[in-house]
Amino acid sequence: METGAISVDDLAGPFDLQATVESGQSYLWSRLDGKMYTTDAAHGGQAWYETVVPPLDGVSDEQAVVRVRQVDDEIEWESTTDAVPILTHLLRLDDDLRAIMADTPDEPLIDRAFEAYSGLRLVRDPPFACLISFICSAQMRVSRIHGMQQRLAAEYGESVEFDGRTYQAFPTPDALAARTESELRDLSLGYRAPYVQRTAELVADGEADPAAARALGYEAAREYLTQFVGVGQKVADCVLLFSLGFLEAVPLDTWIRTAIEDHYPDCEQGSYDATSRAIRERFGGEYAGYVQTYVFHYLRNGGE
DNA sequence: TATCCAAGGTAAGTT
DNA sequence: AACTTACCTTGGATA
Repeated sequence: METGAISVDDLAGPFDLQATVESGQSYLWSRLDGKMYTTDAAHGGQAWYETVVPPLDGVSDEQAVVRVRQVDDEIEWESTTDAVPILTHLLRLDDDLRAIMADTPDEPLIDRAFEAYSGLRLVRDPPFACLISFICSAQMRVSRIHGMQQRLAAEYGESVEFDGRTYQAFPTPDALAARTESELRDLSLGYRAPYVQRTAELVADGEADPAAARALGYEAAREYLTQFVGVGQKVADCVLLFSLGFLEAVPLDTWIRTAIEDHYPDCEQGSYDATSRAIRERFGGEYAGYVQTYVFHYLRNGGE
């Protein structure tokens, strides 16, 4: 086992591990005390989180198990390998969050959200797992989306040994493509089961690859992702923002639509496309997705 | 204890 | 192209 620590002082701007990992962007981490999403008590606390990471383009050649916690300004980690480049990638520790916040429109709702969850960063989830997670997210509560991903890994993920325990990686496209709708329904995926199976099949057969959207412009990339089954514009935006690094993407979910209704009524333009353009502009353009994530997390936790 | 409701939407069928 | 409707499941609210 390798261990180490990253100091928040060495980052450009603040960092809050719990806010980042439990803000409904990524469903691929689990908290060792099992209290994911159940309490805000560990805010600023010291819970350990862990995940199995597939090889990442330009970052790591092999699968790794990573465990991490934050104690004040120290980000402590334990892993099968050097976790610094992996954590930097997954948790966007390379973002200049100070500059991003400074670039953000000066408005009451946005200011309150940034203040409440200072240190919340976007994530870079592995593309396939992110795609499947957000297909599962339709009409579903955050804690249950997480449970679905846990069950998929437990049932169909490859086993990895680390620190005397057995972990399960997120299933490969092949592994999910080989399942039947009925098997996936047994994991309580509901009507999402065939979407997951058919999307996995598209990826496994090489007909399409979510990571390929990186090469396209924002709106073309969003259109590209909607070819996957169960992926409309909202889920496509989530994959662009939480995996593929399109920081201007603003997923129009129920919370953001409420925010538009209550705080930015002139941005409601009827269609997803037009409303998306309006709110992206209102949220500052280039980093609009950062603003979206703060506002989403803030409203979901009871802010107004 | 029983019933109802809504949850980070999408696909398929109508107008 | 815009508008309706069906869709699995279940924790939490309401009666």
